[in-house]
Amino acid sequence: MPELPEVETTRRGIAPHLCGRTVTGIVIRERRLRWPISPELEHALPGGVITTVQRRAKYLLIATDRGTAILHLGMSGSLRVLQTGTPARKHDHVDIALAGGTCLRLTDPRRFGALLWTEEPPETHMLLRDLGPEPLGEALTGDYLYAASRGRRVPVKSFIMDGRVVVGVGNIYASEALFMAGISPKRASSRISRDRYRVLVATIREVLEQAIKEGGTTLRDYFGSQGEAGYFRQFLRVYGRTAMPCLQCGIPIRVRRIGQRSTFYCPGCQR
DNA sequence: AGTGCGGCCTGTCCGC
DNA sequence: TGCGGACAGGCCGCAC
Repeated sequence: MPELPEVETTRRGIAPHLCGRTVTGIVIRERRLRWPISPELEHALPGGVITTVQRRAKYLLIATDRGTAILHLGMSGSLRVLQTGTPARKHDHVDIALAGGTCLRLTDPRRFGALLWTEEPPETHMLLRDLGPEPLGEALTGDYLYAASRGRRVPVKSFIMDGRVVVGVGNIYASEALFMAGISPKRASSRISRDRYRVLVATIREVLEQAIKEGGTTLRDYFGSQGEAGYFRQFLRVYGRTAMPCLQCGIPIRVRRIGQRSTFYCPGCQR
């Protein structure tokens, strides 16, 4: 479920409830996420004081005075801040109890998410080490994408969804940004001009920023840290609009699979 | 080295 | 109403 805007919305929702708090305990009901939750995390976290809640790509980094929890929501994960003792339901895998009577609860039906522990700087962790620039940071420019795409034959949609190229552009927002830029998702990465990559960077930023402003996209079961829905769905231009008229030209929106993922585009507006 | 695919899981929806 | 199959917002790890 969560793409970058959903993860950022979650981060902003939980950070004020976590920062400065002492972890008083942890309850693990299901250890088998994408990787098993380590006993180290279980032992190290209680007693720690949370200092910051940051995001790198779609990973949430919950830093304490003794190490960092690296959390990924996968396809179906979500976090809620609740009163301690709120009854757990199916798929409520982890509770991190905090001083003051609240807890952070991780729910993840498909268990594609992850909760890892590191005592090294998190950016050196295997999962984070080779990640590309943040889409909303200064390092992502049209010139950078142009340079990175030389010799790449993959479709541009797969290219911008490759975390080593740029992070945080998931399946929904890749379709949206390419539509806004007028670029066909099938086009080979190496066959796009510098100028068009500059436009693409602008539309990637625009769509992600707007989605964050609207609290993310709720398709099925995404809800924020207080249980609220995201409102970006109503702004989607092509995603999920198969056979509906293009908002710009009226031609029916098409769907096809690119790199195993459903891809929505307008055959008239995107070249 | 770059590319494409299988796999991890559960839930939902659609057609029969 | 039940059942099988396809599909779902991510991403690692492997084979070619």
